[in-house]
Amino acid sequence: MARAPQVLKGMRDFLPEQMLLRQHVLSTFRGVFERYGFEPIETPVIEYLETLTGKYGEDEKLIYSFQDRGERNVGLRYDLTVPLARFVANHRNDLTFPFKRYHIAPVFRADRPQRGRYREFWQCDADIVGTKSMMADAEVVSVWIDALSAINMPGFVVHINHRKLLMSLAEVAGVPDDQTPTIHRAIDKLAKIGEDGVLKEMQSNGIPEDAARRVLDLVSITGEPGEVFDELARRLAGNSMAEEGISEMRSLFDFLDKMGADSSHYTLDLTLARGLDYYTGPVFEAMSVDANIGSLGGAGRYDGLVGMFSGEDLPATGCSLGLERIFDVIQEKNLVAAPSTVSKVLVTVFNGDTIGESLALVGELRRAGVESDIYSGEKFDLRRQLQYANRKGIPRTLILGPDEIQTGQVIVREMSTGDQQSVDRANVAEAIHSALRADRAAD
RNA sequence: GUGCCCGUAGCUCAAUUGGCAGAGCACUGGUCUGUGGAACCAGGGGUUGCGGGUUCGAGCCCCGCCGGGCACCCCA
Repeated sequence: MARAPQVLKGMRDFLPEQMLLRQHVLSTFRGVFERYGFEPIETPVIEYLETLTGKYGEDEKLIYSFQDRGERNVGLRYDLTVPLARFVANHRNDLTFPFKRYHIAPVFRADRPQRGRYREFWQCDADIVGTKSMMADAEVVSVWIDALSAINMPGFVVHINHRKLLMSLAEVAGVPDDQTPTIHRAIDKLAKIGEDGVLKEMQSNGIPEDAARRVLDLVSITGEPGEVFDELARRLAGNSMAEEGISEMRSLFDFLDKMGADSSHYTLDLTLARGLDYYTGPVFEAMSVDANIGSLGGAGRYDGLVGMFSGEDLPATGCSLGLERIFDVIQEKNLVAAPSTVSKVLVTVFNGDTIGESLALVGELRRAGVESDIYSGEKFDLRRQLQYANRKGIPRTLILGPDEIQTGQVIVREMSTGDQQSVDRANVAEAIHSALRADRAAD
């Protein structure tokens, strides 16, 4: 017994009941993406290693890599964004720009697993390639809000910052370029470790105290986004990097407002830092205060990434949701109801002599479009078959024994109540259809 | 990748200082030969995650590996 092999660290199996819930969530996301005009693509799970390297900074060490037969150096994709950039570079003559695509697929990271952190997990990405307009970024934030709302995610907020603002902070602090990430890492922890903690962290990494305080003062500005931008513009006047960032952020927030995006679901967060090297403009992170599972998704603008593959720069922006974390929250908090089985009805078998009658009935129902199971076990006691339906959550059973066959009837049993009704054999499909219509109307 | 905690039946957990591996639920069969989700009775199921070591003797102590979790790092 204990000999059964395990699955690899950080990877999981899914039972049918879980898959039905996953598929339900995925089709909800697909619906939201398509409502915004995003269209599906797929790319290979494996890429040439050199396609993946040099894009993620420090995280590069988490790429699964190996040699295939033929000794090519290859890697499992780390996200869906870099494959998209490669995809666009390969197919740019066949695409219509701005190109909007969504991509829902597994990605791999050789990270140390933890709650909400897996080595294989699914991402749900929506991106727009080929425009620098903040309209695209607003679309991305908005589609995110709609997707998370559609699955009843509680208390989620999209935090918004801008890479150019982050860069200008480092300029203001007067630290060398290679110290920039240190500052970003420190301020990103503000909510967690407080001002003193941030100051301490910066100083222990060689940032002078007065520079650290200047940075901290800037990111501590609070108020309505418009007021914060005004204040930042005053304090960072003359810094061209900051001015570009502020101006883009103003139009992003303006567009979100005009789109009617729910402002309780997005917020300006000057401390938000995103680690991936390829971000160049607005950056986003979706978090749920109620979920306690870290971020639900990360996103941002990456204007230089496609150019790394094609030579021809194509600006791009997009978002990514982590399905496993969302799925874990949904299960934990019971946010979404999905059926526990695909079957709408179970046809029972009375005994060896009536198998033919039952098979004929189930075939008829299937041709009529009803998801119908037939009990295929070797023992025919009704008890066993009702138990099977009950455990799987199949809502109705059809019973046809010698008496019913004799009189041309079928018994339709409602499993939730135990109510039974005799229906003329000829009308069974229609009776089931109308019962299903009634079920749907009741929802 | 670093540091720490954990691993006993399908699940949740017991097992004095190292001394014959157990319970509840679940499962199978029966009470019940045309009716599930209840009850009662009986039964099956384990080389204690895997491999080594110490010991007269290891579920318990030591080492390695596999898997789970927490804190870092980082991230979805």
